[in-house]
Amino acid sequence: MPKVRNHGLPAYMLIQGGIRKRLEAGHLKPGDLVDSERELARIHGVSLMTARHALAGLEREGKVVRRRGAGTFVAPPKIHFNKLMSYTEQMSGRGLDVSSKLLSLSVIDTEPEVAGRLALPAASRLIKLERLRLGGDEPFAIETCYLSADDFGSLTQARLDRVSLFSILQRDYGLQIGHADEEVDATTADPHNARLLHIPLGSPVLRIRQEIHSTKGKVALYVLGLYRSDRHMVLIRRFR
Amino acid sequence: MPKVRNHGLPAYMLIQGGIRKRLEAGHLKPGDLVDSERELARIHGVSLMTARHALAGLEREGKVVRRRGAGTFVAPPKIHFNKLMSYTEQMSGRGLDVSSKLLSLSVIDTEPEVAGRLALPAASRLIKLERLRLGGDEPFAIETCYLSADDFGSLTQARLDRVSLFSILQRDYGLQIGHADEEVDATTADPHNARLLHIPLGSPVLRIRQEIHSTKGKVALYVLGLYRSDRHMVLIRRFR
DNA sequence: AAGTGGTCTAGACCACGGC
DNA sequence: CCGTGGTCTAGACCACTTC
Repeated sequence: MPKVRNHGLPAYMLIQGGIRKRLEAGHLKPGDLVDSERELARIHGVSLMTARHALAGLEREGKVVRRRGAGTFVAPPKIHFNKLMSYTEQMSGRGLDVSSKLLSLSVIDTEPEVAGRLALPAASRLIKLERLRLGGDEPFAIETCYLSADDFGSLTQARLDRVSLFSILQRDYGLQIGHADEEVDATTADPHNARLLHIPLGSPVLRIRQEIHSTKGKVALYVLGLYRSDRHMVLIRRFR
Repeated sequence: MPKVRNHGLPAYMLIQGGIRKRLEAGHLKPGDLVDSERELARIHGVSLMTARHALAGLEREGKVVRRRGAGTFVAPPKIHFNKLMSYTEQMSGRGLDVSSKLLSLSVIDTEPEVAGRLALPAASRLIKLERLRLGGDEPFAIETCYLSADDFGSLTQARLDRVSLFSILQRDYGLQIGHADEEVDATTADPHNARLLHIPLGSPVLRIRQEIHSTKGKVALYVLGLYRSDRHMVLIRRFR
């Protein structure tokens, strides 16, 4: 009796789904003992290897830790390193109330360097979106986003001061963001930026250039950000 | 005939080892077809599940890509993002000839903040190692390393100007480096640093604080680095 | 001693890819 | 069509942890 067609899904995935649901619902907390291979096999009427496969998968995902002789336990809360988050997401994660002020929204075709970053022909029409990021009432950062005008033509300025650009691109354009390659360096505030950021001329500023790739590998978005160094820190985890 | 004790290693690991060796020797190149599960099972006199386990492991490591109906193929060359490398390693990877000048090497017990970074009591004795990093003849960066004087007592200054600190710690102290958590921000050169780095006062400088963890999870090393912004860029890949 | 995860067998059927 | 990987069975022994 190999396949009983629960939802067309393999048995091991159904087992994983059940455990994931209990994790998300909070019925299983970090450190808790999860059903053993043998229990799962008995409960789901499945062979040991299949139950084992299910648990091994959850372990790879980091949801669960397995210790020989002891059992399978709920993993300690996941810490997301090197996670790509929008400015809004990052700041609200730190309990900071962020808002944005639209500085400009235009269509340009005179920045071949940026077009190159987006892997587009030099004279492509680009949407350029300049925003001032505020924490509380204090200006924190200037972010300039570039997108292909052909792909994101009707991007309006509606809601852009409160809603994450990421979510607009995701909901309205079906864009699935995959990863970003970032270049970080240091610079100093020129008169224009110093005035916008309310900092003295020559203050240190973090400059971050982001190429944001869709899950399909295309560069969907190029962002140039200038961040007041007294208010920002970039955190990275690097592996050996 | 379950166990034939080749080297006390499980059969699936022996199979993986054989394939890894052919990969490293270059006998298998990216895109090449790897032995199928059934071939491996026959060759090694092992069951299908075991051969399968071996290939699945290699796939998790990214060495191999499996496509149902088609076969198992050597994966395209791995691109290492967010890889922890010493300054020497980074620069020689870019074809730059680096050297170091020892600025100071001392034992201190008056930096409780740094001791805290190393998860040590505030008054712990620490080795403080200050080095100037040069690219060609030009000063590029100042790196100050802190280590527990108890754990790395006999660290001499021998070879420190040519050999990577990483390799010394690894070879002489058996330290296995696991990962580093880094904080990056921007600052400007004060008179002391400006003179050392041959840059004008107030020039932008990248400041990176690294907590370098051993594979056992201990913080083994704390590094404070100041990098001329006109010569350095931090590259990160972030994932959604 | 009892229970757990780690390895392994000798098969089986299925879904899919390429010819 | 044949060969591939994906799923699965119904057991087995081992090494290990916990009690």
